[in-house]
Amino acid sequence: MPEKFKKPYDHQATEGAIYKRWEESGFFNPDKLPPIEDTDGRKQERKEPYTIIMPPPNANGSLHVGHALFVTLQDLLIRYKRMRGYKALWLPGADHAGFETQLVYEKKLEKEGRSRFKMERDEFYKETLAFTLENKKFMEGQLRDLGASCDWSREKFTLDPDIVKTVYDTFKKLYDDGLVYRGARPVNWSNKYQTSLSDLETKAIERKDPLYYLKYGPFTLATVRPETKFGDTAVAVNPKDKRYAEWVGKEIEFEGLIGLVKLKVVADEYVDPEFGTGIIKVTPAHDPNDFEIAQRHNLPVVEVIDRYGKLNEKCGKYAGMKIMEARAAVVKDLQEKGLIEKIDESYTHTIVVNYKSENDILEPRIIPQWFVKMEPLAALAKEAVEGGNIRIFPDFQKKIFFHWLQNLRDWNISRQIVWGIPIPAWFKGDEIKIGEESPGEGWSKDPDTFDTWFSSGQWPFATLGYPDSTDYKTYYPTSVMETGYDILFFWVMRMIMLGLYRTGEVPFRDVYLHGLVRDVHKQKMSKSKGNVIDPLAVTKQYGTDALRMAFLVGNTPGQDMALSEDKIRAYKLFANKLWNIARFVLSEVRGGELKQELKTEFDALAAEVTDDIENYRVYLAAEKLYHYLWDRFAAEIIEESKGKPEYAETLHYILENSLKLLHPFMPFITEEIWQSLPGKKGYIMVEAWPLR
RNA sequence: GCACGCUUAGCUCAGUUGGUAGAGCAACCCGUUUACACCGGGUAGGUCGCAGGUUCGAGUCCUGCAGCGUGCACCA
Repeated sequence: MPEKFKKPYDHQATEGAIYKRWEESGFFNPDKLPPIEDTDGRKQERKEPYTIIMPPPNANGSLHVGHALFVTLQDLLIRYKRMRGYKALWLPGADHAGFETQLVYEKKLEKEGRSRFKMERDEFYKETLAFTLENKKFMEGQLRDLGASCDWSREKFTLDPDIVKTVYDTFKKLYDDGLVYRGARPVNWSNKYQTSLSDLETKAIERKDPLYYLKYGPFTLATVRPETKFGDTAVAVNPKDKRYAEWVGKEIEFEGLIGLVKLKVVADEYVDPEFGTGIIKVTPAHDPNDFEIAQRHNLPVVEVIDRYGKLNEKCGKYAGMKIMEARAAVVKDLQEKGLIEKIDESYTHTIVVNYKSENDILEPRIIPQWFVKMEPLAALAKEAVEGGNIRIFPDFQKKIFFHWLQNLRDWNISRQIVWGIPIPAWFKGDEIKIGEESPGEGWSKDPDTFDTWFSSGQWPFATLGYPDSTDYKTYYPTSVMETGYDILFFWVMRMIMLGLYRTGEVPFRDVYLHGLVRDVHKQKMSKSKGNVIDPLAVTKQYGTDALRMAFLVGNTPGQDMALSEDKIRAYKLFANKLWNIARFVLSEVRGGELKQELKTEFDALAAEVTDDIENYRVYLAAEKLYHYLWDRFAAEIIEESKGKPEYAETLHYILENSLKLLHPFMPFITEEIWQSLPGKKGYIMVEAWPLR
């Protein structure tokens, strides 16, 4: 028995070295996996491929517990399938994460007293790239610390030239098919970051704002945004509202703050006669609903707030004022003229803010952007899930998936930011051409970049080298997409849509959605609350295997989980228990016959564990192994065997096969023990699963 | 407003197809005659949110309600 078993298990001395040897073995690469042996010891060709494309972490910081959780789940599946004889490919990557990284980097600049608005585009891009690449390298080391058995030789970055080329091809095809169009439609505009955002990148929050009842000639109407009145192009009432029926189609005329106002009265179903006075002002340029009313009634769109959130030259003396400043001034002047009937101070409504920054109130603006037509793509996705070509775990997430499909609006994919993949489009007057190269004299390049999710939405087929590569032909469609439910719409949905559109096949057969990792009281982890668990620090203190078990046991799919240091510590103890089991069994000289009833019992466990993993019930499998090893094997079988040499063969059988079952869960300690067993030279990582 | 999820021991959660409740941590008591004190043995603790229903039998299925959480949503 090796000396090291005389001391408690030392994960720090073990993990780094083991990972290094795994990596050097080449077995992370499915092309280099050894043949498998069947039950009679004959060499067999590996089974079909089993593929997981890793959700590429945003290369703008360190890995957090969420990353560590997905690494654990995906690595478990990959190691399990590898042992079962599949050509297991786990393809790693990193995401440039456009807007989010730019946000992180801008904050860094801010701290240094700098601003991207005072920098050249190129300079800002280069700095962000350097920052991103540095983080990327750092995160790759962290993935190794977590035991990720991914194929580094196939690693991809979202800005790799071949990925960008695929994204361009998709854009061109969508454009040619009429599924991408340039249009002036309402978008969510961030004054702070000077870019538009997609509807998913917004959050609606409740806020209390005064509701002003303004006199508009013969009418009184309610609004929270009196400062937009210079952009009014009509007033609207409900067509069924008898109070105003006689006015419909006529024009009202009154003295406003900056001259005579003439507004048409239109009738539109949108107006709720029960709310306020049943009349609304229609300001198409600064309210998405009003824009739609304008479309229906052919009303002009008059922009009065500029890209910086300031009133423009159409606003007379209010020009140059910021929104809130202008609101105060307008209200004051209206009050002086007696044009405010009343103010409801207790009015609560929702406003739309940047999902990454609640202080950043987004303004609806009508500006030309690139949009993806969602309906035809959504139909593809719906069909794939309804027809069972894509399965979703847990099942209830399917309902959320379908519910979302009911509220579709076209997807704005252009961002006015520097950090991203440039949109390959050229403009000359009203003409548009798609391509990387200038079509010639007089054409100007679109300065915008793609929404990050437009490129990551193509990740499965782009990383595999669609359409001609051997990898694509071998590993696509992939087996399972494992990720958090929080990016079901952002990412999973878009991968399904774009994957089906581009390749005609589903990008993955199964979707496994895990929950969010929260603290012990189910609170969101955040730096300000001070409850953040750093997975890499935990790994150092308790060992990666302990962290992995803490992530797995009792973690139901689609449900948020509570993670505590106590829980992690519990599985460090389990690792040590396993270590001592091995110590005891190794001290027993082999002998005696394999006890059939104990073998039968163990084989039943192996069958259950296998079935649980196959059906994504890894939380049950982990718990069963834990209890079998501790409460049954250690507490009963080993105790019973003491002083009875004829048990030795059985103990060895159970230990060896338990190590195999446990390997995908706790890869490091199982490998370490395995290689200490007498006569074992290879890696448990590529041993055959006990059940075939 | 619509949808989804959760509600089980002090805390955080399991409980896969319905068969008289489990884990980790915490608490209490005992034990160092070795595989392991990074341990072992034991104790205590739950009308499984509420109200109905189906069933021989329900934490598990159905209906309604309540509380909490999340997603979606154009009421000025």
